[in-house]
Amino acid sequence: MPAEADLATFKPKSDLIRVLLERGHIYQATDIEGLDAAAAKGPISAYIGFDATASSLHVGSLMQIMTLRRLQQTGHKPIVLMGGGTTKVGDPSDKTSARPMLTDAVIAANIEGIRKAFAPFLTFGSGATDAVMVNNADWLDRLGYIEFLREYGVHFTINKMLTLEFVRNRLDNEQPLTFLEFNYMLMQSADFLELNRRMGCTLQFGGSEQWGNIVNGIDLIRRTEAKEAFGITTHLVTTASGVKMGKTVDGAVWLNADMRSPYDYWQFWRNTEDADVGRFLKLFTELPLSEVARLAALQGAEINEAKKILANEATTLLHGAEAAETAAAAARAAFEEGRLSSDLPTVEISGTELEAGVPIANVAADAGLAASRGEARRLAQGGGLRVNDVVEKDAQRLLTTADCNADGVIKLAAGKKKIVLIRPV
RNA sequence: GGGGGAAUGUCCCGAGCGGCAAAGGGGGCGGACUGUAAAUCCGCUGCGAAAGCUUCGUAGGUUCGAGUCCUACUUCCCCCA
Repeated sequence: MPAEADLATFKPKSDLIRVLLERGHIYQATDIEGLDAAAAKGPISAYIGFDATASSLHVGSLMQIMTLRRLQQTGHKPIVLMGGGTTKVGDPSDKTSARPMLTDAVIAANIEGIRKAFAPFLTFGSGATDAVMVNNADWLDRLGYIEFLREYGVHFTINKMLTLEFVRNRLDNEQPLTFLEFNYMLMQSADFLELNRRMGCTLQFGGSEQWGNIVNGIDLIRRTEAKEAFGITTHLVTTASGVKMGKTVDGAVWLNADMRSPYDYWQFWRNTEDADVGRFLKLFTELPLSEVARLAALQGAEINEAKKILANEATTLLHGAEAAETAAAAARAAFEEGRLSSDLPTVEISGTELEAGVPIANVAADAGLAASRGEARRLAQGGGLRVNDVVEKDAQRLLTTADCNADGVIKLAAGKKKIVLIRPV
């Protein structure tokens, strides 16, 4: 199991491994030489499993998505495995306590949402290197218990399972680990075996917490099929401050546009910490490495240019060039030229109500600038609320049509970054 | 089966003599400083315009008054069997 140090000196022959190493995807790998040789010889199939615990993927999964994208770009076949079956059990690997179980209907809806998130990144189809999406419920659901035990159970020893990190954690911390959760690793190993049999899948990617699960799958394939399979784990992406990436103000940074607008998505990348710019450019864009190096080397305020490029590139990948340019233009207008752009997030308000006057707090809360009216009030008292760029400390003040500017809208801002246009209709 | 302990502000951790909208952290948000960064410092962090209303696992009870005391229930942990 080569760790980072060994990987740093490894000279890959295949495009796949070269690109993944250069771009900083790989954390650990099993038999990197063997995998590199296989990938150099011809197309291989590789998969990543995704939980169906939410109706969209968020930025935290982007590392995995980009990994599959690069796999496809270097001439191999990506398999997106939806955990329709395993989600009913719940992956305990990086959890300190059990998570709630979801119903079939919720899981099915989540899979649909996630399917959309993948569309911009991979080419799906039936060709040799086209991506496919499969659902492990297809084989796990109808697996009988006795069959499960005979087929898979015989290959796993409790002795070994007890040494896994998450198992030890639960036991050491005296947190319950249910038998159901304990079985998760067998199910995931079964997935790898099943994909190996069905479509010759020989490689599994996963986050660093998946190492144990992946290795178990490789062992299972060796024992039952006498074939070699490989595993690669990717870095857990954290910000330079050590925070797990993808959580911000309003929670997770979702990929689906209806849950997180392209404008917000652009802003998310624009606000990257200085120290992360180079790493993120490598991971989440397709700019040449020489260009990445140049941008990452910018100092002081100049690095803001690199952040804009990062935001443009990342937004283009997900939402397309047009959406990215619109978001960039709106930001440029609002932050650099101090003028308004109709591309800023806009919230409509009843014209007749505005005629009569509406407390600012109500409008701010309804527009999503604050979670409640009380919060909007406190925001105003703290000097964080501005109406048409003028600080407004009295959140009870009535907003009327007189506050509309020449374009007939009211600019409402919470802090420096959250700007909303209020448009009477 | 027996015995002991735990559940607190719908983000997390966590104090809490019967007068508590409830200490303190973390996180988050806002302000200052900057570069829409980080670090640092300051403020805010249940709902409500207010009167007031609703919070401490659930349901009852004692009390002028209960997170705090009593009873039952639920869930979790530990020890014994």
